[in-house]
Amino acid sequence: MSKKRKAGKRGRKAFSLPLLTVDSVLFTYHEKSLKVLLVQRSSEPETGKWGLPGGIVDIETDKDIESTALRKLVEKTSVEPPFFDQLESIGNQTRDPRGWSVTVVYTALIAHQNCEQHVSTVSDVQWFEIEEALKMKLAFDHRNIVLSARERMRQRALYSILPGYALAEKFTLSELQHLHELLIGKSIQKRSFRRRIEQAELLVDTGEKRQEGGRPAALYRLKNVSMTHRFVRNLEAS
Amino acid sequence: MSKKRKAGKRGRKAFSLPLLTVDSVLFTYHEKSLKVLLVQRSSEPETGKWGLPGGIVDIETDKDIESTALRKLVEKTSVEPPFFDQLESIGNQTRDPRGWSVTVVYTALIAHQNCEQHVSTVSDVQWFEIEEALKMKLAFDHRNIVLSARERMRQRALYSILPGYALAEKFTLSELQHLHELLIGKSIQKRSFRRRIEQAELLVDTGEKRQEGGRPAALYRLKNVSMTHRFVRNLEAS
DNA sequence: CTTCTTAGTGACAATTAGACACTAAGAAGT
DNA sequence: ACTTCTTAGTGTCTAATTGTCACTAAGAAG
Repeated sequence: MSKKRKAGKRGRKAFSLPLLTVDSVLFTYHEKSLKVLLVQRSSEPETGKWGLPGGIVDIETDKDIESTALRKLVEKTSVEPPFFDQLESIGNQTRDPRGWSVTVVYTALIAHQNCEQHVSTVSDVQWFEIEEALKMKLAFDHRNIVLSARERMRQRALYSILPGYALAEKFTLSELQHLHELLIGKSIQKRSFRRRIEQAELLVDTGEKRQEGGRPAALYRLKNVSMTHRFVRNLEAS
Repeated sequence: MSKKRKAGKRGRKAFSLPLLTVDSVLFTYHEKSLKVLLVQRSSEPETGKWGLPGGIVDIETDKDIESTALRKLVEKTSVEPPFFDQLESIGNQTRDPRGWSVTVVYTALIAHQNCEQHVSTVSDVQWFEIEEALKMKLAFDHRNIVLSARERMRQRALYSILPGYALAEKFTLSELQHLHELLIGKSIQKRSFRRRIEQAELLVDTGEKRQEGGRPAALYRLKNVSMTHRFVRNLEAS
């Protein structure tokens, strides 16, 4: 093992390089369920299958891999998600039938209403309820990626209020709690949840109310409007 | 934006691809301090500077990117670390003077004694106290990578006992606590620390003792001997 | 003005974490 | 032998956090 090539040590053309792609797992919350954005592939390989929004990194135009991932997402939804951060990278010989490939995966969150206008007008981009998505035969290893992304979001539902980025700008605490319950997979004590929210001091009471059957609920919004992955770590503990 | 190339849509040769590398931040604990393994570069670019152990992914021989990273580590230390998992990926136009490049970064932990034999015999591989390493002018963006890796380890010191993989097979609770204190940056209450350890049930009392000035301390070892990144998540909560 | 529904709070119990003094077990000096 | 020094490990009280659940609040609908 560990033989070095004799030639081309500094000329990169001498190496054969793997295909480099990005993929994003974009979540939203709509109609009491957690949804993930999938795109139907129009080109080889895996044509026709649904997969994650993403594509090949274009080193001519993209400054960095985040830009690539964001660009691909904007192409599909027409808007930039307010929350976006790196999940993991997967690179091996078997995940793409074309051979060696590497994908850098991001998770993103967006309010359903903020991209529904665009998503509903095209047929190859669609929100899927997460359980449905996991039952489908997705392209490449995208099913596993969705599983990882959900697990990451589950952790965040336990220790942060970042899932709030999947809600509309103004939301009620009950909505946020229900979303957290979906992610964690079990119900949360209302009192504990609200205490945690309060201590985090990351929500602002807008003063407005919204009614939905019973007593009107206060509408809150997140203090930090937009969140790129560089800032995520600081808020994780909250 | 988002123009598609007209040709070569399915032939990958039509794309110019970024350089793909891996880097590892290998930590150990030795002589009451946290150390990181650095390698002095022998080739262009950045010749002579110290940087992280890593290198270009070889798609001819490596099955996946983890193998590449492990292979590079083994080349430098002659042993596989018992703890190894992915940290993040960085890809942009500016990090390597040769142009667009992407690196997938791993963090790893190993007992100092398990690789000292090999490391001490070569001059281009060396352990550096982490504060020293951060004062140096490292190659590429490796200083930032070391900072990220330390921050990740800091989180782990707070919520898990994974840092134990940086210790010898058998270690005392005082050693483990001191390591955690180094990572967190402040002292920990002995009683709280030990309670946490006990509840995690991830340590085994070997029955042996070791003396170091005062009362002999019980020697423990980790229940899970080796830990690749696939299994890390399950233990994080402990 | 009663009932239904969802929002939000009060208050006590149970659990966990912090603080710190205390006991334990050895080495080394007198 | 006994005192002192050093580090290991525990007992125990207090403080803080979290869980539980019943209660009050504010509207709609009948």
